[in-house]
Amino acid sequence: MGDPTSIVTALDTAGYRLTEPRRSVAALIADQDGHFTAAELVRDARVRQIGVGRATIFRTLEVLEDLGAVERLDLPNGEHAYVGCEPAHHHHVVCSRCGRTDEIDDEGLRAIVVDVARRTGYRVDDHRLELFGLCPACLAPATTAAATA
Amino acid sequence: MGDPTSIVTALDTAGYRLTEPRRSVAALIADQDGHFTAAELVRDARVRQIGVGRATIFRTLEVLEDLGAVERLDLPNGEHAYVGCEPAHHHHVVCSRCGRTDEIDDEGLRAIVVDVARRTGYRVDDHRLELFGLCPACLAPATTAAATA
DNA sequence: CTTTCTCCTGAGACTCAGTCTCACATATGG
DNA sequence: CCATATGTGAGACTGAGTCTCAGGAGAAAG
Repeated sequence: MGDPTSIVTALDTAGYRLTEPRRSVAALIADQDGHFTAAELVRDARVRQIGVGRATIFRTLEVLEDLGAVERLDLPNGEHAYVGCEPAHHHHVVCSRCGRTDEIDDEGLRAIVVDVARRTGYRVDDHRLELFGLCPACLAPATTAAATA
Repeated sequence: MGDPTSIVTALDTAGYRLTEPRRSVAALIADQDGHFTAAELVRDARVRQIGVGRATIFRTLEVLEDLGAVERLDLPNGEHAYVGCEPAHHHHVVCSRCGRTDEIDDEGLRAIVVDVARRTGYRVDDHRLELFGLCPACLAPATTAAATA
């Protein structure tokens, strides 16, 4: 059970109204492990009998993405997922098995961006970096199994 | 008007049948400037009176993506676009205005991936890097306008 | 506490991408 | 030329995400 406070605070300081449905969505997000999709929040809300409309969930996610309280990932299979995150850091490693995500800083990447801009002549305004693989927890049994096999 | 040969050849050497609809899709792709969506190919096909079904366009794109003859991008707005590209290179700079894309090599990125793997304990299997901005051509008038203003 | 005004919400229709099915067509090897 | 696996088209279907609009509820002021 995570803590929805930071999300609620983010909404508050940005001047958004702290409504009941928004608090509910914040709570739903705080309870997610790893990444989650809008559809998963909708399902969770229904299961837990939390009365919050589908449209509201989409709208709230949109607002939270603008605020940087949540980031949208494009999974390799084309799904759009979200991760709760600190504003500022903007890249993630994603576990393909359990969905866990960790933030990574972009030191080093900045240099690449500058270098690409110089070589191609583009002005680079934005970038996206996503790494996919297996997290340490999912990796452990895999290695064991491989060793056994 | 681009050259669909490389796409057709890719299909052939991979053992796929060279059917009329597939040649048509290859031609449609070769004629695209910058990135394009499945929907755009469908529209172009209709405009140019090329009889190729919607399902076939999606299926062919899927095959071509597997072959690496085309790569799928996730644009910032959530759209799925494609770019024709050489197999092997796997990252792009995308112009937000005209859709032009250029390939970039990932030297430097490899080091980042290794570094992240070491620090987080993940085994990183796959990664995606996309840069967005303005290409030199779109940049020129913008700078001029800015200077004038 | 009440008012008031604006912002937010929910239901459900709607749009659009992408997938699936299945009868029919056709490229290819022999 | 034939046989057959592979590919195709039409259109139904699914599911994500958006939009509309009447009604509801925060927040600030009185």
